[in-house]
Amino acid sequence: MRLKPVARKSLSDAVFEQLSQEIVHGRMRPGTPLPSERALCDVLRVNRGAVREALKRLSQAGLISIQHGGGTRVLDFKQTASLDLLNRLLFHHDGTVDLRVARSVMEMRAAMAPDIARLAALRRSPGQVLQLDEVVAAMAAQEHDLLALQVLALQFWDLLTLCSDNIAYQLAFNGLRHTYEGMREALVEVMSEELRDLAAYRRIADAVRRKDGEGAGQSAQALMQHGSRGILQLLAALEHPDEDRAADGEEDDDDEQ
Amino acid sequence: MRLKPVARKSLSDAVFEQLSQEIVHGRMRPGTPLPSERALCDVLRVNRGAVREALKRLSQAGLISIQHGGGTRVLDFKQTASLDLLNRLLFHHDGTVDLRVARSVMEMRAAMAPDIARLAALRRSPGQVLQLDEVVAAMAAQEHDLLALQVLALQFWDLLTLCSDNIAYQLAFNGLRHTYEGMREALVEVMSEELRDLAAYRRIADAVRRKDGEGAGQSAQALMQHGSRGILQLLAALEHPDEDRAADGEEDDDDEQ
DNA sequence: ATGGTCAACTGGTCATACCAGTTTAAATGG
DNA sequence: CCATTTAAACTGGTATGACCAGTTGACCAT
Repeated sequence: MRLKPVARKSLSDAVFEQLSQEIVHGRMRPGTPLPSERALCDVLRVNRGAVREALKRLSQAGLISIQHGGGTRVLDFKQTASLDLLNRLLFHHDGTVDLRVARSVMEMRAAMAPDIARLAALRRSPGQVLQLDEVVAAMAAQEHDLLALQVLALQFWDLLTLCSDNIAYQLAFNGLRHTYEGMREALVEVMSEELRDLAAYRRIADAVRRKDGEGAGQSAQALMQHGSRGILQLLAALEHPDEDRAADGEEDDDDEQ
Repeated sequence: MRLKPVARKSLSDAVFEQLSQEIVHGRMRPGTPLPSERALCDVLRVNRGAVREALKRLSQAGLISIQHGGGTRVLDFKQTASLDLLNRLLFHHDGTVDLRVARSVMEMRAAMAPDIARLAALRRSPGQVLQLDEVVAAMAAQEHDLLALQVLALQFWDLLTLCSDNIAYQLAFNGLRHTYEGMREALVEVMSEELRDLAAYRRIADAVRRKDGEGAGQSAQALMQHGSRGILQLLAALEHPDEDRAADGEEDDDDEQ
């Protein structure tokens, strides 16, 4: 019997949640004016402070634009939002994972990881090498527990990103990690091959030890390919449920904008 | 006579600004408890609503942790914040650009751009190819106006990111663009070589047209190297103001944080 | 056509309650 | 004396009603 901490959300959180869902995969196109704060209070049955807190957060997230005296309008989040939004985009209304978003995350991860490893090798401190070794050793010890491996792998990359001494990577990694953790359990299967490739993690750690940027980058790239391949197969399976179809004609339904 | 829209910030914006600056490069270490909301009202001389709006935003940005009944404490933003924060990290108190942050942005850009170009080549629609051509043509027309080129280059990458059909890249690009625009004028010199390399932009566009992912990626990588080299030179120049010094020993003045 | 005025919006600020959790320390029982 | 219970005294969360401050558009005078 596993119990989880009960989710406790404030009113403004609920309002934020509702409005952001409505905007992100709702019928509110960019430019659409939101109801006035007082009207929202009326509809949502909450006080104006809660509405204002939520609106301020939506504004910060790049989902709406607020103008004193003017009004509040929906923005095109694909042009104004930032990585934080991935969490909300990852799931459909019904709770299923949006595999296009998942693929996006895996692709970005695959592009960043080699450079992170490369920089880490060039800039790591002696102490950080030891920490990396510890994580790799822990992974070797838990070789058969996939969920434990997942946590350790995240720790490994967290550490490596720290070594890279690149604040942009660190912040981007935080965002990706949040998203990844949202679909962690769902991806255990897809990632299993990557997680089990302990030798690859060790190769990266070794390359970092000898300050071999190129080697670290190449090892990281090779490691990433496992997960990427998994996601691609999963996508292909869902898009072409019938295995035999080999149609490769591209659709031209993309002149909508 | 060039006039800009007057900056108009609300109280909660001001509070958010002040607190985030204090946290990001202030003396508030992670774990430090913030004053209570009522105490903040007293110190900042504003009403509680404004304080709460600011605190909610800080919480969303990953800078603080709010607990009902408990208190509000400072988080380690390097582990919890996301790319949005780059804007605030980019400038020191005195308004000068933090070149370490700038270098981070350039590095991340250099890692992402080739993959964006590669994916764009694989997934672009016919219409998008034409749009890319238009931007390149516009760049050719404004060949000698660096600021115009900068705007067009951003447009080029915006378009390319759209072609890549990768929502994570799009969102990350939004964040990076905000940061980049913050230091755009300061970087005109550093980027001039890259901006003038019209042939490279054209190579990318051509590769995208013939769906040559590898070619697009390689061209993008080559293009990025201009800007990266510029930033590295600038960093080296600032760290070793005396040109003749060939000392390559690394300073250890970085344990300040 | 231009600029001014006014009324009816919009969001922004304020003060004052009170509700709801958490923490602290005093009161209580052993 | 110590462990437990209890009750303030915090903390953040919600509610209300008023008023300030910009924006818009209709109307009017010039």
